[in-house]
Amino acid sequence: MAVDRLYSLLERLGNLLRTEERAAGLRHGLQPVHLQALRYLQSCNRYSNTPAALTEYLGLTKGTVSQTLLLLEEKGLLRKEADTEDRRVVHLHLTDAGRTVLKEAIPPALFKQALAGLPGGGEALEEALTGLLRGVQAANAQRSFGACSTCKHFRREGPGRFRCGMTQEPLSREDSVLLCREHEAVPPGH
Amino acid sequence: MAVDRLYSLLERLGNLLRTEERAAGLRHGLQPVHLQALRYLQSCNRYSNTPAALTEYLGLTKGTVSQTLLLLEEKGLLRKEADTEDRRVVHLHLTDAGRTVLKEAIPPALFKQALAGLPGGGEALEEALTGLLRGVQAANAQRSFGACSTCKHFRREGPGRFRCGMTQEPLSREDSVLLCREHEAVPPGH
DNA sequence: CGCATTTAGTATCGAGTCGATACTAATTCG
DNA sequence: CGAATTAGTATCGACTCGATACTAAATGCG
Repeated sequence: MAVDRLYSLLERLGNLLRTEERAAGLRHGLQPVHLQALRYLQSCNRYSNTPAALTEYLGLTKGTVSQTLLLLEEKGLLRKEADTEDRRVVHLHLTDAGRTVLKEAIPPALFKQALAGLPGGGEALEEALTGLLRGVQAANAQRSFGACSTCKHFRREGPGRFRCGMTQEPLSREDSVLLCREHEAVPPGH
Repeated sequence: MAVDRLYSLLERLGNLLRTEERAAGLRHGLQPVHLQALRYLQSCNRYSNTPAALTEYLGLTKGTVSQTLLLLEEKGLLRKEADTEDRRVVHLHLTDAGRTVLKEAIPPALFKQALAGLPGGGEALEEALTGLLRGVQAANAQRSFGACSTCKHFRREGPGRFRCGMTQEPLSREDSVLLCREHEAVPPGH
């Protein structure tokens, strides 16, 4: 049955990818999940750099993520900052050391190589996976973490000038490509 | 960059899948890797039901897999059998209890649901993922674990009668769909 | 043949993940 | 104002995983 084959494929690719990542993080003393957390923090926007958002992104429990963050903070790869509005909330920022580690440890060389042999540079694959992820998230009542500019709250106000229709805050061109926790896809037919 | 997005997608899907699997195995006291091992043993052929083959399939070290197998044996989900030819080799067989657990714990309900919403039933996705896996394996000097009937050593001898050109053993129709450790893809253009 | 090498597998150890449970503090809701 | 919710932390135990070291069987090479 096709579903079972697909399941196996994704599972195996996930395993191999994690094994790769384990090796990549080894000389920094980092586990796969640590690199994943750092990468998320690198690519999320200022509404989404919190433990809660990361928890949902990774699909783990908040206790588990709290531990992970503790370790990354001890290693000096990230820094915590209290929110000024809501004093329960903590914002996570990569330190220079964190960014350096990411640059060194992330390039999935083996993976890039495999991708190069794919027809069309993997465009079709990306599209299909995006759809699948969306489906899994919908079935799981999870957030999508899409890029800001693809959100239904995204407003264009001029060349390089944007605004979030939800928070009313202005957004730069750089902001617009970051992942947002509050992201909601534009409904089909727009 | 497209490679980075693809990497993230696969990583996230892998995470969510593992979280699902963790929940599924919970009431049997099984971890994701245990279910993966059982599933492999269910779908591999008689040349490939060994610790070494499983080790390569999962991409772990042989020590780690040895431990996993010990646990599964203690739980009565599989049974070890010495090879009669090569006395170093052990063959792994699912017990009835093992098969029962698989039937109960595997159905990735959430996943099937997500897949149903995919255009074309995921045919395109399966093809693309297969290609990617092949690429990763090639880059890693790993075996492919394809179905027997798609191997270059597979010989048709009549309706429902086949033979492995490597071991010269006859193969049944059931054999021909199982995963083989010695699998080698038919070179393109055949 | 006979000794080195390779291969299959196991044993043991320590670092670390992860979920579960229980907790605090701040916010929101009625 | 008080109850419920939300963000986050602390602690614990079961378990994974790689590293290292080991045994036993098979193979290869002089």
